[in-house]
Amino acid sequence: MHLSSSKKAANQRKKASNTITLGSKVISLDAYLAPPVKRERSAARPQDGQQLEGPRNLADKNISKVKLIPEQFDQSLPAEKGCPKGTEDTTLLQNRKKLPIWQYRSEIQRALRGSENQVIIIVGETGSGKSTQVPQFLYKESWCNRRKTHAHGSRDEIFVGGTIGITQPRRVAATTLAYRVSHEAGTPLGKVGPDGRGLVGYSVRFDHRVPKGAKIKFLTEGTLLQELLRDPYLRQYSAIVIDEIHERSLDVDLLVGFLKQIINAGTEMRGGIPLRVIIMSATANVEIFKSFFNDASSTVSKTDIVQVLHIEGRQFPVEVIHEARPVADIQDALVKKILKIHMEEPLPGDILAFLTGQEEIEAAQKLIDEYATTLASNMPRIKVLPLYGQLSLDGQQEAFQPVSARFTRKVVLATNIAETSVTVPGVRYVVDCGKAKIKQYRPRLGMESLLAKPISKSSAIQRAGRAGREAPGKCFRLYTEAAFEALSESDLPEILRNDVLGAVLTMKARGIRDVLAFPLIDTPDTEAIEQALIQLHYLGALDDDGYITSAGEKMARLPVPAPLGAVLLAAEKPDFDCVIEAIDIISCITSGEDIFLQVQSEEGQEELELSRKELQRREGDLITYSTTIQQYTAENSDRMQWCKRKKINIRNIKQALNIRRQLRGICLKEKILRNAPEADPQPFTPLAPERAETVLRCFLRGYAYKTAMLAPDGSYVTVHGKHVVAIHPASVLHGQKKEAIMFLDHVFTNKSYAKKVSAIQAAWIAEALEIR
DNA sequence: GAGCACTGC
Repeated sequence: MHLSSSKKAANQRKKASNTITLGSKVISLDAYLAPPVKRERSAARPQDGQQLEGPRNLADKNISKVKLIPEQFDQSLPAEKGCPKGTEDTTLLQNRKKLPIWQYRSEIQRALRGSENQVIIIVGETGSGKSTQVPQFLYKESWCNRRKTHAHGSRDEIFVGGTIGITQPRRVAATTLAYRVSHEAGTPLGKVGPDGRGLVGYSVRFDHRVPKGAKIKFLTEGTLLQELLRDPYLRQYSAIVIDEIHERSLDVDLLVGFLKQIINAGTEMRGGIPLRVIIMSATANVEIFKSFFNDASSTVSKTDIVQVLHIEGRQFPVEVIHEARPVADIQDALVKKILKIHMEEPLPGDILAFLTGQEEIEAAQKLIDEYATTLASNMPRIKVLPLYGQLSLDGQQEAFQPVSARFTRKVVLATNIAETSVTVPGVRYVVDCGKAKIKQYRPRLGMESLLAKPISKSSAIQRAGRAGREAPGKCFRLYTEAAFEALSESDLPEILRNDVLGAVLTMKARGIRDVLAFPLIDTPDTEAIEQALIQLHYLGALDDDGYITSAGEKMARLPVPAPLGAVLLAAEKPDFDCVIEAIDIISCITSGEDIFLQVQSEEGQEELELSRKELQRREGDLITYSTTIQQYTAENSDRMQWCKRKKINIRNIKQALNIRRQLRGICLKEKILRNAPEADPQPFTPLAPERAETVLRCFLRGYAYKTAMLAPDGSYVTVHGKHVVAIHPASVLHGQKKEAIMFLDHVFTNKSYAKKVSAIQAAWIAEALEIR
């Protein structure tokens, strides 16, 4: 255990390419990835045909979203396999004790008992077991009891504490961890203990299982942010554990800001009971978090309120090999490197290559496949599998399965999805092109760009680590050691890459008057915040003095982006009266990438156009969404078949129905919707053209600034900024000339594209802009 | 004529 003071951990910088700072030590990446303690790997190794292994995988949320749905997860708990009844608990405990974090149990408990150290930072590498164990170490501590007390200046009794909240960036992590921890702690989810109370719960969108008396509650970051609206001092919690903070999601950045404010405010509003904060990171670069929270101490006490604990992980060593000189053609170098590894490295050992996008993956796959046919018969075969987000579930699944053919090496060509979101088993060789596509918002242009950029050092290390999960491995970087050195330490956090419109509304709705003074680890440009304030004012969320309006409060309670919230609020007005239609469309828009699957081949394209024809509307994408969800819900024979025929993403349209149900519920509660809509299935009746017009005019109340007019030369020029914008090929209006268009997304890739496009009239824009 | 990855009481 290493308890470092701020000074010691600070100022340590990486010295050589493969070194990393761990507390006061600077060690090489090889050592960093090497097993630090004697491990009993053999005991925890998966047996033949068993994919999941022991505690390491279970503690790790970087897991296949396909493989780890909770039920499967539970069934595959190794401790329960071939294990006589009654010894389950002991085996679970034995496995827990093997985790690196176990030996630091009492130290963690001690660190949190004192009242001075209110913030603990735990650096635990992948496989340290921090996510599953830390809450279990703490929930029996006396400070974790629920207490009856009085809020400051009030005689009313309040209850404070009793629960440890653990946030996760992803739903699947929150739910699977809850299942795992509830098992380990002896009160499986859905069962109650001897005292008739539950122990572990989780709360994510559309899915809440928090038993009465739950001491441990896993939630997504967004869910906790929503809870802050009702419970600004987080009184139900004794402690908040922020897990995976190194991912720096926008929500987590806002969360730590609110946590810092709660700490700064003292304990009066919590009846004298402090809120303990545990920050957990998988990367050692935690100085920013430390100084962020230590700043808070200046107003509370003079002592350091932050302790840092380092816990080693469980990784096999990975040898990192750089290029001697820069490569001219990355794509070519990548293919050659994969083939070289295949020729020179022994089996077993699959190859995972990181590329920037689908296009590059497909091109590389073609080249490798071509080459594979020329392999000598005594050479192992190659099976190339693509892996990217938009790939069908079946396609993704294939990349996770071991190849069935004998004497064959699997080569997975993946986007960044394989860096954190999923784990490909069997990988011992990683090829890293050094780039990734990154989305960045440009406040001045009001548009996003999606371009391939160099990755960060921490990303490169993460990619390399993918080779050392099951055995010692190798990582081939297609760039020089000097180029690695020149990379930035970590990726730009989301709050500096995204539109902060939603973040500003979140702050305003939770009582922050001066958003520029809100404590943030990284503060966006003043200009970006000002743009957001102006836009929120236009949307009616803020009044002329910058205070939140009741409409703004409603918008913050709606789980949709602010402009779409404004659309919903406009939809209830008598001149539009189209809340049901707006909800249908918004559900489709917010249900994921797109409900429409894209098809590669040209012949598939023609077939697709025919089958989708009855869904498409000349008014554009929004009314097409409306038609699609209505036809889908009207379909009561075989929805699955219907989706297959129309090439509709089943997962996303199901998600759209979930969102639709949720939005209808919230709109009823908020009185945006007066009467509950008729239950499905309803017969399909096409939206009349005049109704479609009303719906589009209503959407303009949120998107008047995202419009363009047709110029004499046939191009579209945006009303704001006068930029040329092209209708994206995925839009039903692609290639068409309309007087004016409204678009919900504006992304620069190869050029400036308008997405989710509708045909409108120029006069409507003026109408929408005159409103305020 | 084109799609990094997540996510929301």
